Order: sequence, then C-alpha cells, then structure tokens
Amino acid sequence: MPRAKFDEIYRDLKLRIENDEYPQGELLPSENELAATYECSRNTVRRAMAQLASEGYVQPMHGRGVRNIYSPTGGATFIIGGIESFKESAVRNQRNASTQVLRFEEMTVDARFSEKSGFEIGALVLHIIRLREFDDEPLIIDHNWFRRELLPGLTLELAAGSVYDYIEEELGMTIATSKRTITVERATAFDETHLDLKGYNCMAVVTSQTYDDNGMQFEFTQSRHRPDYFRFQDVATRRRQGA
Amino acid sequence: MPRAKFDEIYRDLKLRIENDEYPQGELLPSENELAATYECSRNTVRRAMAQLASEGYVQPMHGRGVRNIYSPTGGATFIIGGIESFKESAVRNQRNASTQVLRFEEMTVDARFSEKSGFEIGALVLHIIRLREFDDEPLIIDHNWFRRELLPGLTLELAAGSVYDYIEEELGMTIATSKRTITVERATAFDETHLDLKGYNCMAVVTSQTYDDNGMQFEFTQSRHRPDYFRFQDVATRRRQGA
DNA sequence: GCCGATTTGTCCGTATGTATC
DNA sequence: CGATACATACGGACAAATCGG
Repeated sequence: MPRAKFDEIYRDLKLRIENDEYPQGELLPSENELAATYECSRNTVRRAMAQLASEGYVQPMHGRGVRNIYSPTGGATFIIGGIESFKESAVRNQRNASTQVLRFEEMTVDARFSEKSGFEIGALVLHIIRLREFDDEPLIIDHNWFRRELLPGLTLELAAGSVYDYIEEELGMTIATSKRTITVERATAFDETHLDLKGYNCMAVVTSQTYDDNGMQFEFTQSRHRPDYFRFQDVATRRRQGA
Repeated sequence: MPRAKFDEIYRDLKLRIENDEYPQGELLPSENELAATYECSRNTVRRAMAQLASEGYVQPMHGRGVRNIYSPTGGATFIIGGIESFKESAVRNQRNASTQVLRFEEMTVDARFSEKSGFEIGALVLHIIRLREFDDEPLIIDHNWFRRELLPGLTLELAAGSVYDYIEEELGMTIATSKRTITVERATAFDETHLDLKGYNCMAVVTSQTYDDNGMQFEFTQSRHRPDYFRFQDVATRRRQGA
C-alpha cells in the first residue's frame, strides 16, 4: 500500500519534532523551503502542516512562520486518543495488557436501549463485557454491543483477543468514524466487584457509537475507567466567533 | 471582515444538515454538483467537507459519495467543545449564566506549580477562582492563572464578566491553541463547600494550557465540573495503523 | 511611515489515481 | 468496460500579515 505523500511528510516532520530536531518554541523552515526539501508542492506541505497543527505540534502564524509548540507530556497514565483498540493502546502506552471476558450473550434491542445506543428496536446484538488489565491491574470494564448480523462469526475466543483485528483483517470491514462522549457516572456494584476503586465512588465513562464505511452503526460501547487512571488529551483551536 | 469562501460553504452546509434539508443517512450532492451550485472549485468544497467530516456531520466514502451522518444530540447536560468562554457556552447551551468571584490574588510561580502549569519559575501570575452557575445552580469552579504581564489591566470587576472578551476585544490579543486534559479527581473540601455534589466524591476536571498567536502561554486553567453535569463530546476518525 | 521581500492563507484549474457502480 | 465520485498532487495566482530597511 503506497502511502500518500502528505502523510509521509507529516510522519517525518512529527518524528523530527518529537526528536527535538527543531528547536522548541522556534520557527520551522518555511513552507517553500520544506516543499523544496521534500520535492513536492507547497500545498502538500501545507496539508501535512494542518495535520500537525490539529494535533498541537505546530502553530502556523500568518506572515511570520510556523512555530514548533511541541512539548512532551510525560505522564504515567493511560492516554486515550483517536479510535484505537485496547491492544493498540497497550502497545502505545508500553504496558502489558490482558483481557478477561466476563459476559458473552445475545440480546434484542428494546425501546430503552435503542434510545441510548442508537440501534433500532428489535435488532439482534451481541453483548460482551470484558475486564481489561494493565500490568495485572484491572483498570477498565468494557461493555460492547455489536450488531450480530455484521459480525456473525464472532466467538468468545475471539472476544478475548482483539475484536478490531477480527473486524478489520478477517472481515475486511473498515472502521470509519466514532462519536464519543465522556461522562462521569456513579460506580455500580458490578464495577466495585471487579475493580479496586481506591475510595472513589464513580467511574470515568467513554460512550461511543462506531460506524463502518457504509455509514452503518455496528457498535455501541461503554468503557468504564477507574478514575485515577483515566486521562483524555485534546488540542483545541479557537475559531473567530460569528459576527 | 470578509469571510473565507470555504468557511461560508461550511457554515451553509452545516445549517442545511442541522435543519434536515438533506435526508439523514443519505448521500449529499456530489462534490462537483456542490462546486457548481456554490460557484467555486471542487477544492473549496472539499475543504468545507473536511471540516464537516471532522465534526462528525458527514462521512465521505471513496467512489460512492458523501453521507450525511448527522444526528442531533439532544441532552439536557452541559456540553463543552472547542475553546470557548463560559459566557459563550451558556449561550450555546441556552442557559442563564452567572459568575461569582471567590478569589482574586497575585502569586509567584514556584517549582511545583511550574511543573504543573507550564509557567516558568518566578513568573508573576494572577490567580482567580470563580464559581459558575447555570440557571442559579452552581456547577463549575474555575481556577485561572493568567500571566500578569500580559493582562496588566485585568481587575476584579472584569473577572466577574468575560475575561475572554477583555482579552480579545480590549487587548486585541488572539487566542490560538489550547491543550486540554480531562481527568477525574477527588473532590476537595473547597469543592464541597461551594457545590452540592449529590453524593459524588469526585469532580470532572478539565486542565488546559492556552497560547496566544505568538506561541506564548498566557493562561493555565483548571475547570472543576460537578460530575453529573459534565459531558464532553468528540468525533474520532480511524486512521490506518502503520505497517 | 512607506516599500519591498518573505511567509502564510485562500482559491483556482487541471491531471491522475482509485474505488464504486 | 465506462461513467461517476472521491483522493491526491501540482503549479500558479493573489491576498493578507509581518518584518526589515
């Protein structure tokens, strides 16, 4: 799979910035210079730059240049970002991960659950509950509901591994977009029996609806995180308020 | 201020989608058609489309078309997103907002606070604590630390209003990017005296470092939200994992 | 303050690739 | 296969902001 040129440039610049090859707080080479060194058009450099800006690596300044505003976070906590599987998170956070399947059952969507999940009433879904451990410490309880018709061959054994691998590699399905909501909810008795909450009486909950590239919602998920290990990072850019 | 063409198109499409002028779950007119109706190049349409896609309004599908995947959220909770002031949030969430200044004092950055905030040691900062109420219910405690040198004329009276208005309109400073982190922390005695926590023993905390368009960090903020009213929304798109 | 050089921001037209139908 | 639609890339043009002389 030949990667897009702007993506190559984006990755290269990102690595260089992370490795301090550009001085922190200073300007990067101009877009024209970069276009010359990468042997591409300025548009292509700009596309890579937009990507970096959206991730908080650089800050373009009209008429002046593009400033490197990267600073390493250096936290020991579990960082989520993008759409990624538990396994991918574990690798990125350099942890040992393991999974324990607590429940695996089919159910039919009723009115109440339809409202919450976005699935239509009567749909057959697979409900899986999994306990996620990092370095032998249980940190997350994942509740997944998958449309059964889209994942007919999903078994308990597969659920213990990476469902995303199965979906993408076995089924060739493409995961496209996911709408996430972060809230804080009271811990349930179920949470407390499986996690050591360290005195907290609540959980950080990430709820998401995931769509495939046909625009079909195939998943609804609730990830319930032990609050002391939960951290979500984000870079926001301010846009002029409407007149 | 003449708005950019892609931004006009973005806003127009967004409104049309929100007002159900395009059927939900169906395809929008093709990029070429839209380019014709807006009398612009396809590139400009694509730029607007990328914006909409990043916000979860549409889903472009290679070779097929762009699907409208907008669905109204319709929650009664307080939704944060982007960089915006308390006042702007209140308007967007259609609430009556009021602010009470609990503390207003100058302080010098020591080693410990420097580590946490990103300010350098010895810098003079203004520490403001404000209680935010929506419809007469106290929901948020905001801790702001501003670089004193950048905001010399910030008074207690101004702090009771919108500091962002003062910064942008009075000083002409431009707020550019903000790095945010969402965590869950134990409620402090201070939290409990000012908020009714409804039995929760924790708070949803949004920590952010905000930079102006010179790349200078001028603000460090901790917004401590009553957990039952906190909600953060996000749209993630999955990118192919590196080979 | 003005002018010119530099740099980013916007927009266009075109060409080509790739996926879908 | 061809037509359609999105994806990538290029080169050029002009605008707007900044900076130095």
